[in-house]
Amino acid sequence: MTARQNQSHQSVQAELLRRIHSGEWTPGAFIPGEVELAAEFGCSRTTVNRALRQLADSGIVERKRKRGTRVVPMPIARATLEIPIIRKEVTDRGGHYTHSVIKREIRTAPASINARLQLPAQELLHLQTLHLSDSRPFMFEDRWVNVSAAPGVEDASFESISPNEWLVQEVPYSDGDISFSACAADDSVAELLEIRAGSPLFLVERTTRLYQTPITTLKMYYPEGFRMSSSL
Amino acid sequence: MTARQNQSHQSVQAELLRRIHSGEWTPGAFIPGEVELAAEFGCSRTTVNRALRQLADSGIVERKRKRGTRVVPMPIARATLEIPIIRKEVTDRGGHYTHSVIKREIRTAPASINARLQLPAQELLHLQTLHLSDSRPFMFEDRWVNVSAAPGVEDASFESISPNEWLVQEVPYSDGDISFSACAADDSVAELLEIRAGSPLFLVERTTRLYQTPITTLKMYYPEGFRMSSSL
DNA sequence: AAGTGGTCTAGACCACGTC
DNA sequence: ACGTGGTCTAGACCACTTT
Repeated sequence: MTARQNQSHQSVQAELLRRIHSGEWTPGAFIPGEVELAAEFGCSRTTVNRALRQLADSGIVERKRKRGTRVVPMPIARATLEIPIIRKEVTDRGGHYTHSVIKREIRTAPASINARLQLPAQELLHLQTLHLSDSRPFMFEDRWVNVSAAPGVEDASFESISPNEWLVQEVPYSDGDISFSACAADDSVAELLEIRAGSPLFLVERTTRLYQTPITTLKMYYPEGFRMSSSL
Repeated sequence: MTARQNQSHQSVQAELLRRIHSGEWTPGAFIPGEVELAAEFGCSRTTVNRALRQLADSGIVERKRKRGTRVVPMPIARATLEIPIIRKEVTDRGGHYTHSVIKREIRTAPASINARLQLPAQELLHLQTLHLSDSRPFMFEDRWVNVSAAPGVEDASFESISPNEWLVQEVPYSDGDISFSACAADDSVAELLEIRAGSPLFLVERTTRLYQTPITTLKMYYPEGFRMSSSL
């Protein structure tokens, strides 16, 4: 019994992690209950609970009532990607940010877009924007906006502020989905990004909603060389 | 004063979120202190604290002692990617998983690899593995392993179990980094993946460590069509 | 039926950062 | 100096799940 006093949840969590990484507690093994650990560490159960809850949130351990807590056998790596607004992405890399609206029209969207937004066929605002870093193409954005969910979007000029930032400021979103993939540049995108047709592109597709109401869906095309990084 | 009793931290968080999304609390605005909110919701400060702490963890609000809590003005979207082991990635998509070790050698690594691992020049285990779904190429993996940090790796056959799974089971890691980008297939990778040279590839680069000790670094090449998805 | 995690409370003290 | 968030405690009750 190594009873110390006033353990912080962080020090408890660090010790629990140490035991897992050292192999003292192997993947799949059950670890002592909260009461027992609280006694060992000389802290309250609340503190142990918080430490374990955070480990569970990180996917390190699994918890079930009555069964107890065990080290996850085959941990799934999780990476939290931070996706800032484009302007910040550019300035963080030391570039001077500008943008240019290539196309702006209201029209009935193709079926694929309505499917992505889970909307019946209707008029949507179609926006194409080229984002530049030091006057060189950085990313091309192809966006569709549900006008009825973004009041005022028809009157915005998007000259001093990009559609991206306008929406973030004016229309909050509660949830959405995002996917990452690679594709080849078609002729029109290649011309805008000043690369050869067929060049590899990093493609980010994103759809956002506010409590079931679709707001916008877009594809962002980054030329080869762009990297999205994170820690594990 | 809408004093109800026994509010759960989840219901409190939901109400806080509603006020933010409804525009009642606008981006950049400061929200009431914990004590005040606890009184309004008729719950303890601990409960309000937990709700606010989770919102802060999600990047929705910013908190600072003495200044208070405010809605983040320009929220940074965060996507948590779950990166399972390759076998699971294949079986989850309904494929039958197999793998084949293409190359296995111990040699002094090129400088770029030593830099990624932050190691002085030394002998490393170089492994190239092709992962297949229903006998068709799914992903090509090019990996370097720090032998001294992975005891037993020299004797592993990697026939029934891939290097990926062997390391996950035998060598725990505490942290690492990961990046995603797009690149063009060179001749050798194109041949292995049975695609044309120059085709776009989705590239994942990953390095893992155990408390400062580099374990392994690898590049994973996915052919066009592969998507990595997540929710916001 | 019983054991384990999940959560809430009321109170307390502390640490940071602004005033 | 003081107000705000950050955290810990001891105790309590509850909910889920297995025995």
